[in-house]
Amino acid sequence: MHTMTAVTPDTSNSDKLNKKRYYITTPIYYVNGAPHVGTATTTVLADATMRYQRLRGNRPYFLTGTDENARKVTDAADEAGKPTQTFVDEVSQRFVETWKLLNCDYDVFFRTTEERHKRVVQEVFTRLKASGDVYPGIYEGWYSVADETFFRDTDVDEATQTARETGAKVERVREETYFFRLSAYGDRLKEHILANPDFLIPETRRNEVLAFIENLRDINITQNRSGWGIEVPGEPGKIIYVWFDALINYLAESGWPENPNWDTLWPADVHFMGKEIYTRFHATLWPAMLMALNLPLPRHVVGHGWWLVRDPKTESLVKGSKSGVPLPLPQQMTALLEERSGAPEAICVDALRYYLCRDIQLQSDAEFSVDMLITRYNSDLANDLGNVLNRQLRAKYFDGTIPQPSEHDADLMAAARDAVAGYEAGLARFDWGAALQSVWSFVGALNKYIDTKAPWTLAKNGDTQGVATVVYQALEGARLAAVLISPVLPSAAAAMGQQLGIATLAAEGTWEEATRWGGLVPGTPIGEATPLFPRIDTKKPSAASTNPTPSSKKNSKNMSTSEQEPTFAPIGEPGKTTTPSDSAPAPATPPAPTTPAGDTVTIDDFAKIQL
RNA sequence: GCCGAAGUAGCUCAGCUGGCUAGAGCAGGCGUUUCAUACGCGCCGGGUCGGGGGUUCGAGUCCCUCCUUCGGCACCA
Repeated sequence: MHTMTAVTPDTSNSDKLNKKRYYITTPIYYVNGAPHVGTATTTVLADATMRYQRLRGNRPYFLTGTDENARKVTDAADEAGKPTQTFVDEVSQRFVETWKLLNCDYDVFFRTTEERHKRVVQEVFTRLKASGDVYPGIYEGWYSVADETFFRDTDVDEATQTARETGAKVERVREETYFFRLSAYGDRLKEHILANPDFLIPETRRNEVLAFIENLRDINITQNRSGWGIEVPGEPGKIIYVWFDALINYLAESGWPENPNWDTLWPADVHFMGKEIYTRFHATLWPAMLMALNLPLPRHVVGHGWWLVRDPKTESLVKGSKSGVPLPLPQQMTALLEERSGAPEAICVDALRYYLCRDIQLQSDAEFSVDMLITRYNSDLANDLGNVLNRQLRAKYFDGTIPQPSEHDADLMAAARDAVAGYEAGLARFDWGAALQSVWSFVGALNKYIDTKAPWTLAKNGDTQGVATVVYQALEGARLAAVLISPVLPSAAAAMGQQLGIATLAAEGTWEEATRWGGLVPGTPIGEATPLFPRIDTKKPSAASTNPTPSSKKNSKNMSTSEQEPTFAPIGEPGKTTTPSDSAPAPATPPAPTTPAGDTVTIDDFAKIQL
């Protein structure tokens, strides 16, 4: 479905091609702290894309993991007073827990401290050394431990011995190291980029890379030390530079080179990442390394922008950081939604996933705020999506069984076709914002359809056939919406399916069938109809409008919701790693129970949903 | 400094290769419905499309110039 102008298309072996997995990756994340909503965005985008490919029958394979060989990891471990391996295990576990909470269904959690990874990295090094792409030389210059980076003279302020860009302390080093012949690949890379317009996404990043590769220089890829990290084969005093090591994980997962079937996984179909590691690493160094190895390049490299947050002091938008205004943790956001809405955790997780996918921008940065999260929750999820289903299922003229329509509504079907087309077009560019917009314009059409047809009036007039037709169309529309949102809101979609009396919303590989009008089977009894997304009352005073961080609320909040989630592992103590003290005064809000008494039944019901 | 992108309604943004009275969502106002989660639907925007020049029968849409903002320039989702 995408332009398949791969450099070395292996179309000869169709048998093998059929077995090729649709390979999706996130970066392997630095183990420098618990993942925040920015990191979560990358993983959720990848997870949603994986689920979409699964729906389409493309056998996805989803990799995420952690990058653990950096030298500063040992420093952080020392500071924490722990053995490095223990420290790394613990931090890595934070990622595992967060992805579990966020319902990210990866196939492998890759850790660069695994033996199999080290072997492949050394194999790559050995091969490139033999081919001359890796060669020994003398490096003299500045190195920053904090940044894991070598700097040029012009990048360093010699007076203070700090890197201009980062302000980090640098030290003068002169050593015999190995270089990678990056400079040799600029032209070929440029050719490939120009020949494959959708290789680098979005456009702005593509332009950046084209400018960047005009003047490539060879890079130093080893350090003279020993200990933590991957050794240069046969040279115990040298460690392979962490970025050179890390990127190889994507390939190592395939089992290359020993596994004869490595090409059922490689090349990757799409690498997702934030923009900061896009140009230098994923769009330049990594493709160059692959070219040097004579291996095919990934089909798509997709970068997204950053979340910016409002600095309460200056009122300006700043990028989240540990020192300044922190980006919230996903756990804080879902806890906040749980408390404000009374919805079960899985539904709040979906709501967060929705916000992240809906509002992140690929080509630029975007603002992250609790207000916008709540607006998305109320307007899009509660008022539009949740209500359009609920208003039919609970209608007095509806008897609880999918009715038999006498005809299908051509206009509504056309709107459905448009929605699917817009959705597919958006996702061909990995643009979830556009895809979701397309779904919501269809939800709008559904609401309008119901109002126009006014089945309640038909019911009063005794037109049972008319009622049956309208209700069927409305519910069928809700079914289609559920299918389309399922990659982003898997739990909510499953709940919608359950309410519609459907066992499985869409079997794998039946995309055409799942999106065809008329999927609901007349005569099927529906499940229990309860509001999916209980509305958040924004009139009630909130703890802090801009700064969320309800870490301390976790204790005081209604115990019922936190105890009914056997599906997820405990999320630890999210409040611990950040400093939510910035502006948030005590959450002087009325205690949790935001919903009328009757709703507890609802909540319990949702907790039973199998995810 | 160099390179790139962007400046369109209160907010977030669509507007592709120039062409009907400049659009959407959110927020706000008014009206209305009652099937529904005080939800839905309808109506309401005197916006100099950053400023100034130019090309054209016609320009957010192309060219020049100026201003502002943001990003990349080998650390960070």
